[in-house]
Amino acid sequence: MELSKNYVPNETEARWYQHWLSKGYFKSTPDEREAYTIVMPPPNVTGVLHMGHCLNNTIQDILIRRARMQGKNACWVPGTDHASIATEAKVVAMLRERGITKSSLSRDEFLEYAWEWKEKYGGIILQQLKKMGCSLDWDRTAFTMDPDYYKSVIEVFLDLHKKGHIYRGKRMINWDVKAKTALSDEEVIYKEVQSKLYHIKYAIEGNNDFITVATVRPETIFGDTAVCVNPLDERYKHLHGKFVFVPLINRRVPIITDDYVTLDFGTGALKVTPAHDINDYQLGQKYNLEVIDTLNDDGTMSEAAQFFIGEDRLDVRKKMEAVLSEAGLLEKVEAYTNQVGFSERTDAMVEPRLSLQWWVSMKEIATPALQSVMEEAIQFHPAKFKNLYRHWMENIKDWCISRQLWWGHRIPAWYAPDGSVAVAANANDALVILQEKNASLTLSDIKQDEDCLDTWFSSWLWPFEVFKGLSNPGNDEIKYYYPTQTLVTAPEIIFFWVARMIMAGHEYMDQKPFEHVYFTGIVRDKQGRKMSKSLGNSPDLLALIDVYGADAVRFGIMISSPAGNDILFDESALEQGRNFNNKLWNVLKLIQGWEKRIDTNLDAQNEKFAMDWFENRLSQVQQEVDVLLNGFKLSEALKTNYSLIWDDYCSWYLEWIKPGFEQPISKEVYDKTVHYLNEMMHMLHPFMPFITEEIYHLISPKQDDLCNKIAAPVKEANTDIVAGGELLKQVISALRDARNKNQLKPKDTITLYIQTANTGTYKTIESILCKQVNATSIEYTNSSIDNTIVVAVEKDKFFIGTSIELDATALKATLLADLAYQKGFLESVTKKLSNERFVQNAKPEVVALEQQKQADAIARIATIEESLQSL
RNA sequence: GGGAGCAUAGCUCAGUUGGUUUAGAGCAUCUCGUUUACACCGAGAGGGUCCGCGGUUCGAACCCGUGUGCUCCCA
Repeated sequence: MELSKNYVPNETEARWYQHWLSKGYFKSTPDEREAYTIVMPPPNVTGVLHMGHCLNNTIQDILIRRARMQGKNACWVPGTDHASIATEAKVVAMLRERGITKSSLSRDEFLEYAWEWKEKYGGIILQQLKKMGCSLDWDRTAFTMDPDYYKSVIEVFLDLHKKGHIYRGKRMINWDVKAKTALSDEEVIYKEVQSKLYHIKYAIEGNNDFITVATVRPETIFGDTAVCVNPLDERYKHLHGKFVFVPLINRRVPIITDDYVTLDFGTGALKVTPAHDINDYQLGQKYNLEVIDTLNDDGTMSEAAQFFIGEDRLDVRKKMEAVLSEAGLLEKVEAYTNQVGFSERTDAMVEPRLSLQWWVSMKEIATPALQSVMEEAIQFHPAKFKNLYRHWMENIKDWCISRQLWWGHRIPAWYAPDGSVAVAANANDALVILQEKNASLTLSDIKQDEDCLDTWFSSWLWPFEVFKGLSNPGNDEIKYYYPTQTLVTAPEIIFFWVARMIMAGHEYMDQKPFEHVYFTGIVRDKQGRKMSKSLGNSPDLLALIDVYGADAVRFGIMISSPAGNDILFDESALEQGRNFNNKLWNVLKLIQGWEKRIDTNLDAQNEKFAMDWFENRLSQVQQEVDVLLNGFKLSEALKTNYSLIWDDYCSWYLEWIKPGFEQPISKEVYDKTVHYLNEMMHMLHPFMPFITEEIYHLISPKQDDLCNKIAAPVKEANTDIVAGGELLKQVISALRDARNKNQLKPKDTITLYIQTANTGTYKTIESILCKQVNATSIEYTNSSIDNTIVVAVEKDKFFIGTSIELDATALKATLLADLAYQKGFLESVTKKLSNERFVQNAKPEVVALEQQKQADAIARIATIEESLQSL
């Protein structure tokens, strides 16, 4: 078959993925083999594949494919997260386009639209993963709102409530005025903002004086219920115990003292608005101040504000400047830079707000989760994230789990008209509880909580509930697959998700959820900016796959992404991947071209050295790669593979065994060469599954597939043989360099004379050496040869005889530079060795090594000097 | 303000318990080359005060202290 000039990935990739699927290679059922399980971090149903997913899933696929090739029962579970806030926002937007407002719909009507949306768009991202070659067990595709999963989430709520870990409390929360929901602290992003600091005068009761208060949020003064100063502040001592009037509304409020107030910020006097600031709220609690909520849930001013009712608080902020100024109550306005919270989802400026929310108290359930990581029952890669984890877990705060949304798991709590609440699995059970207090209640009297649970309150069950570990306790699958082996995720969700999964695992399975956590970096653009839709710096992944092929994209993203380090995405890495594909393709073409020239009678004497060397080098690299992969050093393992194939195999081995133009090749050499290629495709397969499978099949007829082929045990490498090959490389490079420097053209032939104590070594590699440095003959000599180019490698000397006229200056310069280096080196070694304390204190083998270095350097210097003289 | 981390070649990073040459790789750069697998290529080369300053040690890129700069997380 005639192969195309360059590798064309698209058709090949689609074909192989279908083939693997049809063979059922990705399916897993419990059996007697060791399980290797990964649960995919479920992407949002709203998601489309981006670089972060690409990195994350490539890593998982590498791990799972490797496990499969090690003969383990590999199970990689796909799925999606209902992502309550993000999805609800999308559905609301979709409805708006159709001219429907959410408020015009009933809860059930809205959810119907939401499910419709989910069915239509929810699976897109999973389809895209197929393009990347991800070997997921598609039959297991899970969703955080599947019926059983839903049930389990509710059950966990009931259970935690029963154990006293869930409570309902009025707390200051972050309020998203656009989404009209509470946000957890983690969903708030603090940004530096240019604000104004308004100095506002409050009239003091009983005289005509004022006290000036500084604030960046003048619209909140309608909620003021005190002014606070530091008790030590001399400026205000005369005002202790007095009252002031809040501007415009003239509410009479006390001046209180607390050392929370800093003396040197603003005017030293703080307006206290318990309803709209977390610190003020705490002051309010301490001094029993009235709480006046002046905001509606959409961020407009409420009736309690008395002024500007129904207007947005940010518009009011602007208007306040004029109104206060007109009233003569604005002393001055300063420019001021401060940190302000914004909603991660809607980018709305977050308002601190008092609200009744459901909470999980974390201290108790966090304890075993902290322990399992600290004692390395769960290993973090890289381990540096342990510290971060510990710090967070030791200072853990309660978790606000209610969200004012409809799309999600509805909170299983029912309220009686008098406000009393019952937590129960359903309305009937709730009624029974509520009737204890009021026997006359009926089902129509009680109402279920309108709110949903935080998305993470369902995804923390993911590692076991995808196997129905909670909805069907003790089933065969959960026993077989749990705990899972490796979780691959981004460090930014270590608290949102990783920590909570560990807690849930211990709480409900009595076991850690996974053994290893591999933290990927964040994918950034070339300038180091995080990829985001608003910056428009996130490339279209599917387009990249179209251009470069999935293998090249996988290569590109993996080659420079050590665990836990951010990766700066640069398309040139994909080019490197594509070039690598093409290199592999051309190896195939080269070897295939030899097939019809196989000669079964030809011996392999000249190629024996090359074959021995490569065989051992291959074993050595196989071992190295194993070690690297076991340590989760995926990027380095890929580099090692790359260099084995490109440098050792292509640049050296193939050149050494390559038959001359239209010359035959011995069967033994051909077979070995094919065998090595098969082995290397096997090793590379987890990283670049498509092209390796393709080449594996094209290089020789096969019954099996690489995808589920179990790797043979790695042989021990003979390091002496490997070192022999390295010496040969070194000699060839040195001779080529000398040729280059003396302007010998590649076509110019040379005669080579070797002065060495080990003639035997060189005899075995004569034919390779001739081929590689274009020498017509090799002779051995005991002394220098005149009119030649002299090259020294280790203790051996090489003389290049040529008919071309030589210019010795370049060569001389090289030798002099080498001489200077060696002399400097010798000096440093000698200095070390002449230090008595070194000889006394250092380990004997270290001293011996230094002595060896010294001897080598002296010998080498002698060789160079001799060479210089003969010039 | 509290915490975690990072700083090594132009760029991205390796560098294991301190001693395998006076620090390595890939990409980029430069020189030479179109020899029948591959120019998406080959052969070769140059390039570093291991952030600064102290200390420990016979010996420090590595350990300790300190300064500077950057990143992330939390308030």
